[in-house]
Amino acid sequence: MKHAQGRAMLSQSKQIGIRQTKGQQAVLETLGNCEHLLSAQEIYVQLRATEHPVGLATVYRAVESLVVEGKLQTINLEGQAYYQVAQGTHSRHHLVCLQCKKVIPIAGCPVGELERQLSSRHAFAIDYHVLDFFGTCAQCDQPVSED
Amino acid sequence: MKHAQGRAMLSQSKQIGIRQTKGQQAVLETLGNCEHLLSAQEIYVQLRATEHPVGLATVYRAVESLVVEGKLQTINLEGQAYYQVAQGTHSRHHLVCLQCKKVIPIAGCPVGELERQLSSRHAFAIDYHVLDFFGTCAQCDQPVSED
DNA sequence: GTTCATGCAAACAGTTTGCACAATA
DNA sequence: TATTGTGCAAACTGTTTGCATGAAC
Repeated sequence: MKHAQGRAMLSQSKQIGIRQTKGQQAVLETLGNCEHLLSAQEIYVQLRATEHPVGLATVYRAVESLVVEGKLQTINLEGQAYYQVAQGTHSRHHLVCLQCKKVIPIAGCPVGELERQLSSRHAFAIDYHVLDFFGTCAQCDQPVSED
Repeated sequence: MKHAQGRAMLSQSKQIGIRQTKGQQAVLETLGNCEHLLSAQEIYVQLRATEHPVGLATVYRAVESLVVEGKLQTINLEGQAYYQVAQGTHSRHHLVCLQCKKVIPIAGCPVGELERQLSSRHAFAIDYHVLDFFGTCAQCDQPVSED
């Protein structure tokens, strides 16, 4: 696989010929209407059911551009990429329900100070960090009565 | 892909017929001699050069078992799984050099308290969390004189 | 008319699996 | 000998890419 989810660089050059791509719009809409993570394939399936269906390849291309532009965030879950609309500035942290894939963003960054410490202690130039909590949300944890 | 890196369950049943698998030994040795992350394929390549080469499938199987047994840890880097020997109890956090893939374990867990807070605030049963810092280590950051 | 997004299908790459064989208890 | 690990190759699956086509400037 030649994924490079998260690489920047095109951002500027892409601005030149922007054409309000319908693919990106559709993807953003789909993810906007959804409070949990979606993989590219899931986005594709959802879009197929709408009035403006797009191909899988288009979904992948749209998603890539959107991530580069900072409008989407990627979360890698067990080897597969999931996407969600980026929440503001840095909010890179989440509570992720492993069952329904719902994502609850965590406000702020609780490890900024730690990052600084680590950076200087280990002479390590930290580009970014990943902090996500995985488990089961309240809804999914609900004891099912039909047993 | 049907990866399920990290799932437990086989652990017990596997104990039954254990036979000191040469594959697992080899993989553990390779990772032990290496201070950075290795993907399954990289482990495979390294092992091919030794006196006890093993097949790719075996590497995957060994790695899976070892993760289940808690002897290895998985780190997902841009869609690919990388492995390292597990450092003791919980040390699930790392500084990862994106260039040489070296991993510096971070002592302790700086987000335990946060996890408790989040768990109760959001009524979320947190199973585990991922906290890793990515960047460039001191060595790789060294200005190269030959320019 | 030129440019760029799209769709399709083929190509890729990482991973898993089935099966025959080998090795260990 | 029975059991389980191993190797090989084929199958799978998520992702990328090339190319022809269509839409937007």
